[in-house]
Amino acid sequence: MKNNISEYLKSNGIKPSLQRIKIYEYLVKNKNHPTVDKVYNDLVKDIPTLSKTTIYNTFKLFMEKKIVTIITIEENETRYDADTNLHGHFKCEVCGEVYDFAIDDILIRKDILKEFEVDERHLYFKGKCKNCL
Amino acid sequence: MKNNISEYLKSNGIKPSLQRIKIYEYLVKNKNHPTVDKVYNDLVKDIPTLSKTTIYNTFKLFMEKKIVTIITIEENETRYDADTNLHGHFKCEVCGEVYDFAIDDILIRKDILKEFEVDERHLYFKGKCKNCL
DNA sequence: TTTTAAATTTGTAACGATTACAATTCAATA
DNA sequence: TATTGAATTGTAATCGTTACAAATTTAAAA
Ligand SMILES: [Mn+2]
Ligand SMILES: [Mn+2]
Ligand SMILES: [Zn+2]
Ligand SMILES: [Zn+2]
Repeated sequence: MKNNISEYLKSNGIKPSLQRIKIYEYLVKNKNHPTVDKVYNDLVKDIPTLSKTTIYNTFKLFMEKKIVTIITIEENETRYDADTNLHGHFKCEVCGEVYDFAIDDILIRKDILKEFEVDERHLYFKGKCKNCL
Repeated sequence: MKNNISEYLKSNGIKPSLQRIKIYEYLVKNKNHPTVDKVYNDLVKDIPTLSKTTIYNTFKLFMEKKIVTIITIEENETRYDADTNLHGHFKCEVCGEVYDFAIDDILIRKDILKEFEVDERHLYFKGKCKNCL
């Protein structure tokens, strides 16, 4: 697993330091779209010298290399996702969980695509999850 | 126009003070999804005593009454929109403009709707606009 | 191996948007 | 006019993020 991640980072032009491996590994294993704070508080148990700045730096690098995507649903809470395929996010306004959901298609008028060159597509819903209903 | 707005606010349970009328009017006239800062800097010319806190308070109230929606594309820039109908936003990463676009439909698997009670739907794209290509 | 340079990590301070809060002003009513 | 509550305002506090320089690690050169 760790070797896989190391190779994966290398193949994306990222030098696989211990911190980078652990951070990416964390994101792959924890599919609940954690914040920087969550990642830090969990990983600092493993790496006591870890700095929050390193996590910010690392996510910035991962974003540039396009191996993670950023999720901005609430203005004060930035989350990260190792799944870079197009999919939707559902945030429960009761428990705060952010779930994935599959998108079959987004139907927009074709003339719009002539006006814009689309690089990223983001979609999120808000409401109540099954547990909280 | 101003009378229309006053009536509209009243019909949504909002007492139409001068500040509230001007802020809502600004949002209706300026469909470029302004930030609090933009609204403040433009309106303070009309209302020299205006406070930025008032704009925050007012947008919070408008959100509660559901006559404006919040747009969170970038984590550090919150924008507001008087158009509460479902539509997409396109942010140009070159010029920073945020454009509207029409959505015909979002195709998702029906079983997802059994898991979640959806209150809000948000969709935004990023890329380059025609002017910047 | 030692030396040197570059890359990475770290800690602290600064920043900026938003919020909390108390004081002031305004508007409605008696 | 006096009273009361709502709305507005200014200031301070908060908190996530960024800037920056020092320390550490890694890799290459001598
Ligand atoms: Mn996801
Ligand atoms: Mn819009
Ligand atoms: Zn829930
Ligand atoms: Zn543009």
